[in-house]
Amino acid sequence: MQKAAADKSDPIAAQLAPVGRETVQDRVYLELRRALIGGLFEPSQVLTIRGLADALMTSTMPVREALGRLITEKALEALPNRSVRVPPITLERMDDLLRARILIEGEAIALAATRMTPRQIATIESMLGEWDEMRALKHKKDVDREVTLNQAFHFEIYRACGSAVLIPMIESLWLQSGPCIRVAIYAFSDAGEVDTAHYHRTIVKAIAAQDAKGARDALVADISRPFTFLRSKLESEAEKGQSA
Amino acid sequence: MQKAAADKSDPIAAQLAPVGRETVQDRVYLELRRALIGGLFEPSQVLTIRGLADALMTSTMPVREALGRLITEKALEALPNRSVRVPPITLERMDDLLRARILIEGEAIALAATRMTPRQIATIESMLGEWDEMRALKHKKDVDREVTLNQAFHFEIYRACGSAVLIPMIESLWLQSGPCIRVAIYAFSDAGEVDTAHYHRTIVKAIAAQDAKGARDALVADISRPFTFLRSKLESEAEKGQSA
DNA sequence: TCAATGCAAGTGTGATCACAAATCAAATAA
DNA sequence: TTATTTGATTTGTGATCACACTTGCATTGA
Repeated sequence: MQKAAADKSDPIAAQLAPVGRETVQDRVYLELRRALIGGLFEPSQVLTIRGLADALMTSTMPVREALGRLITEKALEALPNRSVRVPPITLERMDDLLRARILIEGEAIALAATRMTPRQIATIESMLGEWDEMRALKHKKDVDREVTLNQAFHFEIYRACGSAVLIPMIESLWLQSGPCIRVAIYAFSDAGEVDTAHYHRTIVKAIAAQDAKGARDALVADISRPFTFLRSKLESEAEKGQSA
Repeated sequence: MQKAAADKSDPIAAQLAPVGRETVQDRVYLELRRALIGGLFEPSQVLTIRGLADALMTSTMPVREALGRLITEKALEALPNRSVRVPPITLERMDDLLRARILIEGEAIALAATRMTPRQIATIESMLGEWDEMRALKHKKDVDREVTLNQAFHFEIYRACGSAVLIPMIESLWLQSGPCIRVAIYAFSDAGEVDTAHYHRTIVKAIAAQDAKGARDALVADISRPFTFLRSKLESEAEKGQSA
């Protein structure tokens, strides 16, 4: 019955890696994904296969497959030239993304609000403290940590909604709005992280009370904030460009 | 100014294909996509790269990239053996898919109901007639045409919702529920197409009246039907398997 | 007869190569 | 000086190869 672990190769090493070993392609894909959600790429930035292959210390093969996957998720865009780039930001696309996120993430959090266990609620409650820690040492903004913490908080909730269909869609939406979000957070200058903590606190309170509607409303307020901020920024830029 | 068409190669051929020529990879991807939405693959069926490459008269390269893209869309499943298969049907997954489709396609049709032009409404109205045509020559069911017509009707509506974010998500959902749907349609035996026409008629009526809520309700009834039918079938199979 | 071992065919993955198209830069002509 | 063209470089795409792993079957042993 222990056939899976008992191979002709070293049984100890086999136990350390019991499941299928990770492929280079997946590593590249996850790396690019993380970079996109974190907003490490600029909107409209073009990516080349060989460039990424060199940067990731691999050949072109895993990169091109990863890029293809990201293009189908609309996380990247295939130009008619066959080059690929990070999709540019437009007002219409932003509103579109926000509406979809409100719809789907709102549904997910409403489901989660009625299903989260006390243990899961304790987990997201403990995450609130990390915002205070971050505000305590108020040196220059650690945008990476903000993004990571925000992501961990939200997906800890979404994972509890119990839908294997909704969660990948939410991941796709984050992937698509990642570059915009980063731009918004930078534009926020400071005063960003304290607000985030406040909204997250409201969300946790609603979930702890099993208040699905309250949780959905709090979430909408939370994810709308960077979008509305970015929207006003884009609008001012647009009219400036028009006058020029 | 005619630099684009004036190449060193044949200018006539260049004009016949003015935009980027299609890649083999895209052809394979669209082919597999069509097959999946149409339910040409059985649930749990495993697909091999070389097998598909031979069937599609190409090398393994475009196939593996297309498979990778379909895996990220959850249209296919990567087994720990590294082989890929069509995801099997489970009750939980079906309910999950149906809920997501109601949520997203419902939103899309509600948006479309307030935005469709008379011309677009006339288009989907004309599609109703094709169901009558099909019922008129009532030889053996033409499942392929049913699926195609149903798809064309729905996406003609969704395209009018004006959301470049929602439409790909809906396509992904159809891709994931395609194999289930085909099983359900086959199980329907006959009496399937007449009902479809009836539900579509209700949808068109609501849209013509710009009744967003009515359109959403009619759509929910339409897409729920095959799922509830398949659900009862799976449940009876499950208890039969339990007794055996 | 049945289980285990070993061999062979099949399969996915990554690297490399060949080719066509696009891009960029320098050189030439007006 | 400016616009056009020519050539070299870069880039994406598809094919092929090499390797590792899995799977299936036949052989061998008890």
